Order: sequence, then structure tokens, then C-alpha cells
Amino acid sequence: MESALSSHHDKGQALLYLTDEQLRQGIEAMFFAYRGFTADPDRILAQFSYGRAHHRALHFINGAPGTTVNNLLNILGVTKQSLNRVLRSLIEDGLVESHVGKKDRRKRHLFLTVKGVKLEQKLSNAQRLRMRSAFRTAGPEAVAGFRTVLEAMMDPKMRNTYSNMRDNGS
Amino acid sequence: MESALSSHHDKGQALLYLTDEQLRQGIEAMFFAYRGFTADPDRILAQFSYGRAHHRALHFINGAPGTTVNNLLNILGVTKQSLNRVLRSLIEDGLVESHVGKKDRRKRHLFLTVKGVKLEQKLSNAQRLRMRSAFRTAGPEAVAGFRTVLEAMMDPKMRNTYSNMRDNGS
DNA sequence: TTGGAATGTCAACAAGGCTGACATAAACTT
DNA sequence: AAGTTTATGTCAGCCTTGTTGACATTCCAA
Repeated sequence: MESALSSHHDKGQALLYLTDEQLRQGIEAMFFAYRGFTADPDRILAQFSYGRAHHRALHFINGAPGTTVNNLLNILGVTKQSLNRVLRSLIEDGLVESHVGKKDRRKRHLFLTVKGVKLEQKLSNAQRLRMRSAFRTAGPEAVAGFRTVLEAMMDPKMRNTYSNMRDNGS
Repeated sequence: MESALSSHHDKGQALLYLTDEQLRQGIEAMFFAYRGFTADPDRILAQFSYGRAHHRALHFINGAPGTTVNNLLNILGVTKQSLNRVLRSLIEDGLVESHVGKKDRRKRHLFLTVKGVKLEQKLSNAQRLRMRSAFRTAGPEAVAGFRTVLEAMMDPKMRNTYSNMRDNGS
């Protein structure tokens, strides 16, 4: 398996690291890593009888307070019926508030309540803990590579969305 | 927040890449990338009325022909009832064969049929295509970093499983 | 021979996707 | 002013894929 890396010629490397076996390993790494990535929040969510869908909504509302339902739909890539079911329960439980827009009164702007912020933090702390540990183990250069590959793996449309969120966020 | 890193003399970079904002970006990158990662096979599977669970079974049976149900259960991390439902349909449709073990006749060894191999290849070709493109765009060093971070993000148990598969696989 | 492991299967349930249809309000267009 | 489009919500029903619990069968191993 180290044969893929044994060539020290500049372009030889580039050719070799794309063997089907290397790609297969990348595919399995994604599968197992994503499971780890979601494992900690999943355990917490189960205590609240929520699922990953609730986590995603909380996460993105937290990251963009006042976002509209439509905007959230585009980010999450689900149907409005599916999102609405999740939002309804979050609103009923007092984790999310929905405010009618002032300029455009058709739109609903979504905010986390104090209670919502607390759960979001509980979830993201767990997730960050694992990611921080992984990042620290791997080192800064590996992290840069990780980000580069993931960005290249997104659908172009979501890549734009993601970049915009990054630009606003930092 | 970055207090976790304040004991640093050596690598100043290391201070910066672990802010909550950086971790948040890592989390969102995982979310969007995983969606991209599964999008192509999902489209193909829909044509066959299969889901991701079928893909996963095909993938791992293909990678370890003759594997037992129990082994697959451990890798996939689902209940036997859930896996059985998927396996049954794959067997009925002639994509997978189940052979009683010769040494231990309780065990069932799973193999892909020619038809099963064909679908598996169709799916993994689509998935590899995207991964190859991402790897090529990102470059060999980024790929190495990607793998390092993903491995650190897995649950330890699955990290072992994954490593064993890598070792056997090449 | 008996206990336990490996497997299969039935039933029931839940989360969270989906489609289709329909309702309402507000904004926009003509 | 009337008609159209947009944003959202909601009802009903379906599918996949996960879960638990119960139970049967086979058969290795002590």
C-alpha cells in the first residue's frame, strides 16, 4: 500500500495516488469518519427525542439568525414538508422562534431562543470536541488538506453556499 | 475558546486553526461534502428502487467476498433485522448469494453475483469519479491530510476495522 | 447433552425523507 | 384592479431504514 507513495518523482506521485484502491480507501474513510462525526450529537439528541434533522436546523439557524425558511430549505436540501415537521416541533418546544418579516411579511425569520442556544451549544460542543481532537492529532497541514478535499467534493452549488457562509463567518 | 491552545511556542499556526469558527467550518464542510459524496450513487440507486443501505452492503461484500453476516453487521453498525431486510432483497433480486459455511455451518458467507458486481461497479464508478476529481483538484498533499483527519475522526473501534481493511486490501 | 452462538424471521414502531394537493397571505405585474 | 407569483404552512399517504422484542432453528463446543 505504500507503493502509492514510494515514487519520489514529482508527477509520478500525482498519477499513483489516484489508483482505484486509494479511491476506495477514501470512500471508506468518508463512511467511517462521518459516522464518528455524527455519533456524539446523536447520543445527546436521543435523550431529547430529537434526530439529526433537528440538529441541522438548530445548527444553521444558530449560524445565521434571522434566516428565512426558504433559505434554510436551500441549505438543507430537503422538502418544505420535511423541514416544516422539524421546525414545528422545535417551535412548539420553545427552541426556535419564527418572526414575520418586516419588509416582506410573507417571510418567516427564524431565531434560536435561549433554550435553543443551549441545546445547540451542547450538541456543537460535543461535535467540536471530536473535531478538535482529530485536528490536533492530524496537525495544521493535514487540516488544510482535509478542508481542500472536502470543498472539492461538494456539489458546486453547495460549494458556493458554503463559501459565502465562510466569508460572512470570518 | 482558543485557550485550549495557549500553551504553544513552536507552531504559531496551530494556535489559529482550532478556533471555534474554524471547527464550525470543518463541521459544515463535512456536512456538505458528505452530501456530495453520496449524491451520485443515490441517483443511480433510485433507478433500481434501492437505497444507501443496499449500496453499503454491496460495497463491503464486494470488498471482502465471503464475509459473514455478523462481520458485516459489525462494519455497518446496524441491527441484524435491518441488515437482513436489505440482504433479503439483494438475494431475491440475484445480486448477492449466501452460502452456508463449510467449517461452521451456522455462518452465511456472502458473495456478489455477476449482476451484483455490475451494479456495485456502476455505483462505485460514479462515486470514484467525484472523489478522483476532488483528489486531483486538491493535490496529493491535501489528500494525505484528508485521510489523516478522517482517520482521527473515526471511532477507535472502526479505526481498527478500517485499518485492517486497508492492510488486507493492498 | 446442554448451553450459547449465529442466523433468520415476524411484528410493530419511529424518524425523516418523498410526492401531491390545497390554503393563505403578501408581493409583484400588467 | 385583477391576475400571477412567491413564501409558507398543512394534510394525507408512501417509502426506506433504523429501532426493540420475541421466537425458531441450526449446530458448535464444553
